Amino acid sequence: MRASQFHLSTTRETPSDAEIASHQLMLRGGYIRRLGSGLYSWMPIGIRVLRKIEAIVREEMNKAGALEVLMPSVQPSDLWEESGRWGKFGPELLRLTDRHNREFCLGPTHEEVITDIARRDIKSYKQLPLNFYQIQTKFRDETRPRFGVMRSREFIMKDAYSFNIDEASLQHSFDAMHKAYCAIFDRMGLNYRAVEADSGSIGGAQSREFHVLADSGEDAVVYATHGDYAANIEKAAAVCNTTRAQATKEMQRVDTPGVHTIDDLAKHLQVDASLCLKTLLVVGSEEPVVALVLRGDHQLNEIKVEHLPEVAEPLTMADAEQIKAAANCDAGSIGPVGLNIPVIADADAACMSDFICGANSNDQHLTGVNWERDVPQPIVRDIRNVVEGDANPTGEGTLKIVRGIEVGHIFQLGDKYSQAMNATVLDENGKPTMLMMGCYGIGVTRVAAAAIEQNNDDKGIIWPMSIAPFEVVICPVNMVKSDAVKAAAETLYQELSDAGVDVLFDDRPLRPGAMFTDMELIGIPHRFVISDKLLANNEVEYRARADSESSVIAYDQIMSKLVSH
RNA sequence: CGGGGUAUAGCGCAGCCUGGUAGCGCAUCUGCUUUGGGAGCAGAGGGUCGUAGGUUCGAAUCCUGCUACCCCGACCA
Repeated sequence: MRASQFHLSTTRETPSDAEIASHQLMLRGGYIRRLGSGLYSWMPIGIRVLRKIEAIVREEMNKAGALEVLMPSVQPSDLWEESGRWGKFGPELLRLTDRHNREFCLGPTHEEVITDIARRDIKSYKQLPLNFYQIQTKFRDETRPRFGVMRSREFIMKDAYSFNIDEASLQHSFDAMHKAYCAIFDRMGLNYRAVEADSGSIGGAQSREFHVLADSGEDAVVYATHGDYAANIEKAAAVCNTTRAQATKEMQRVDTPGVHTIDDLAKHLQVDASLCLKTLLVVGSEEPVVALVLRGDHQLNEIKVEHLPEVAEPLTMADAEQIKAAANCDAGSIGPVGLNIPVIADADAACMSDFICGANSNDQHLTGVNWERDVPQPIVRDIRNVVEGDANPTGEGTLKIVRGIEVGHIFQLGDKYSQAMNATVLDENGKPTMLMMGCYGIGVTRVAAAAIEQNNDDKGIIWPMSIAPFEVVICPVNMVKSDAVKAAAETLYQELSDAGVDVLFDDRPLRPGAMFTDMELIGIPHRFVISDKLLANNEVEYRARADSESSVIAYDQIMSKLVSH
């Protein structure tokens, strides 16, 4: 491609509404343009990146035996009524009405449509297993779109759905997708982790998220220093390897006027927050309220709590009235001693001795409290977020926490949708049996942003080769003045094009500085500079975008230079 | 949905407090010079000041409503 025939539209200034690197650089590099909140147009250079990402995804999906389909983005409401999600989904589902007053939605996902296809088309176990995928535009009316295409409302997603006769076959399809996803993200040159994840309200046996590691990531990803344990913090198991120490102090009541938080308490008594006990009251499933108990320096994991049978779903904190009724005090002074409701404690909280907690009396706390002696042994459950340094739940080592951008999610749906929508096939005995399903997504547009988050510097983007809009750029110096430079650049352009290299020839009449700055901003991985001075020795200058130094190489070394990278 | 903020040329901003014919930098266009790290000079074009109403002789500026967008939080199969 000749730059003069292309549309490059770069800006020096950073748009004021862009916060993170990928958003700023995509705008400055002319990759995307904003149309409305969470709505972006992809410009010519941007779509080249998307197409490369899609091509890799297609190849690996096809290789894994998945079959491409394309489903409508507008979906009739009756399918969603069938699955029960028309009522459940909430305002994130953008609903529309057509001229006949029939209701539709813009598809945020396609389980309903694909299940409808499957129940019409798949009759026999002999047709299984099957895996259908599509690359489609989705719409989710996010409460707060942000970070450009990272969390936009309209986005492109690859979604695949496997259909299996039983769980063993489903596990097979799941494993194949896991492998395919690793191949995809490997080929994109991304630093990522596959982690255990909560499967959300959708349920299912297994769930893995693929996270690109980047400081700006919205998720916290946990991994073990030894072994291969890795999980989303929503899911990561908190274990306690210590045992409870002997009680050494007597329980005492102390006045703590105006103390309502663990921070206040720790400061007031001049102790570490880890010696305090935090008690939270939430609405129970059978009891009106239940108490959740954590070490003062730990944080409640709402997702884990919501899964507890004792706790009402969705998770609801007790209101002031309920707290008064259960603990006879206000929030900020609650403690387990004397509470007449179920007490669920985190393992670490249950290991504490001589601890400090609320006295269930305003402006008073108890010190030197001990389980069993002063308060009955609580129910022990995992209800907290792990913290850095926690023990690895699967063995040796400790846990580390990094930020991640979720770019893929695979999980086993089981028969949730086939059950709801009556999708059955005949098994070997001629008996109808529910289809087992798996669901596998990759955020195509988000991958582009994630790749930039992970690969950029103060000059701009540094694309991994496999998803760069162009692989190589030719920068001729002062081509308008030099026929020799022009001829050499044209020849090199021709040779690289003929060799199948995705090359951009910057034939714009720009000064070298402006040209280099542009190309560094848009992030082309390889650059060859041609000038009269170099040509005299039959040389060109080469520089990889990721390198800080350039080198002068012989003209006939160009191809081998590209191959070696 | 709660809290905060912004809206003036394609982008970044000033002007508003204290009302009086809309300005700067970058970008764009023309010409000349320049050409290895965002060139210089000369000239030019481009704005219903988000929108509707009000106050006033006069509103970008003061007042009210509305809308859009951004940030923090809640939310996110």
